[in-house]
Amino acid sequence: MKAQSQTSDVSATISHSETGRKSALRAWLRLWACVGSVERVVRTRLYGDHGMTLPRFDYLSQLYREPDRRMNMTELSRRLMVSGGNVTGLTDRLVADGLVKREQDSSDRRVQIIVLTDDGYERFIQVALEHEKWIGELFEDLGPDQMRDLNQTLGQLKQSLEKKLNEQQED
Amino acid sequence: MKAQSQTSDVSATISHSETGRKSALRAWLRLWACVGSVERVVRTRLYGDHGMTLPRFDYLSQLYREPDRRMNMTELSRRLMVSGGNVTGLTDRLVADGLVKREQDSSDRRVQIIVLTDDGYERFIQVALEHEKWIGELFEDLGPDQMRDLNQTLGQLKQSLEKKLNEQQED
DNA sequence: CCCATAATGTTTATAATTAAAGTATATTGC
DNA sequence: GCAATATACTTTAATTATAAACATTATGGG
Repeated sequence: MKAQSQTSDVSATISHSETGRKSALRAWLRLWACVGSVERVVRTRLYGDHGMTLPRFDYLSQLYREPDRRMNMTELSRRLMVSGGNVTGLTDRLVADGLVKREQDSSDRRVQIIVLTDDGYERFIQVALEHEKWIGELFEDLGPDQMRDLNQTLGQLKQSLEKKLNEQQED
Repeated sequence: MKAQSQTSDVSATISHSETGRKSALRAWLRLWACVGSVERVVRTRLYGDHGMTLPRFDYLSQLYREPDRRMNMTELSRRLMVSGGNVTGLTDRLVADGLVKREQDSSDRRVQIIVLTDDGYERFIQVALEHEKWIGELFEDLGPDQMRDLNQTLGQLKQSLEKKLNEQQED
C-alpha cells in the first residue's frame, strides 16, 4: 500500500468519489424526471376523467390502505411527506366534499382522527382501479427482471433514505 | 398448448398481468417515496443554508446547463414539467431578485428569452456544488453496480415515458 | 393578401404547499 | 403537583402550482 505512488492513490480516490457523485446526480435527475412524467399523466387523467386532484387522491389512498381506514393528522403528514399545515387544508376540503370526516381521539384531546366516509371509500375505489391501470401501462416497457431489480433497488434506497432522515432529525 | 387445461392458461394470464400491475404499482410508490424524501431534504437545506427555494433552484439549473445559459419560456415549462403560468410567476420573482433577465427574440415577437445573469450564475454555482454533495450523500448506500443498473433502467423508463407522453399528446 | 389555425406567453381564479408562529393539550423531571 | 418541554394541530403570509381563458404574433392554405 505505502509502496504505491501517492498520486495514483489520490487520483483514484478523487476519481471514484467524483464518478460516484456524478452517477448519483444522474440517478437523481432521472428519478425526478420519471416521477414528474408519471405525475403529469396521472394528474391530468385524475382531473379530466374523475374531477379529482392528485394530492387528494394520495391522501385518500393513505386512508384506504389502513385496515380501519382511519389515521391521525400527524401520521398522514408523515406518510404524504408534506407539512402539517398542508394536511389541515387538504382535510378541510375533503371534509367539505364529504369524502372524509374528523373524529376526536378518546384519550388525547389534541388528536384528530380522519376517517374515510362510505362515499369517500366508493369514490376512491372507482378511481384507484383506473389509476392502477394507468401505472401498469406507463411501466409496461420494463421487463419483468428489470422491474424486479428496480423494485429491489428502490426498496433499498427508500430504507436508506428513511434511515438518514431519522438520523438527521435527531441532530 | 390446447391439451392444457383452460383454467391453468387463464389463471397464468391473469396472474402474470396482475403481478405486472402490482409490481408496477409498487415500483411507482417506491419511486414516489424516494423522490419525496430527497426533495424534502434538498428543499430544507436549500432554504435553510442558502435562502433559496427548490423551484427556483430547478429553474436556474435548467438555464445553467445551456451552453449560452438562455432558454425561452415554453422550453423551460417543458423541462421543468410545470405549467406555463407557473413559469411566468417564477420568472417574475427571479427577475425581481436579479438572478435572470428577460430578452426579446429578434425573429419572433411572441418569444421571451430568459437569460441567467452574472449574479444568477455565481449564486447558482455556489448552491449547486453543495447540492451535488447532498445528493451524493443521500445515494451513498447504493453500490456502484446497483447505481449503474439503476441509471440504466431509469434511463430506459424515462425514454419510454417521454415516448408515451408524445404519443398521447397527438391523440 | 386574408383567414383559419397554431404557438407563445400572461392573466385569473383557485388549490396546494411551505416555514414559522400560535394554541391547546400531554408528558416528564423535579 | 408544577414548571418546562414536547406533541398535535391550526393559522398566517408568502410562494408554488394548475387549468382555463385570454391577447398577441406566426404560419399556411386558399
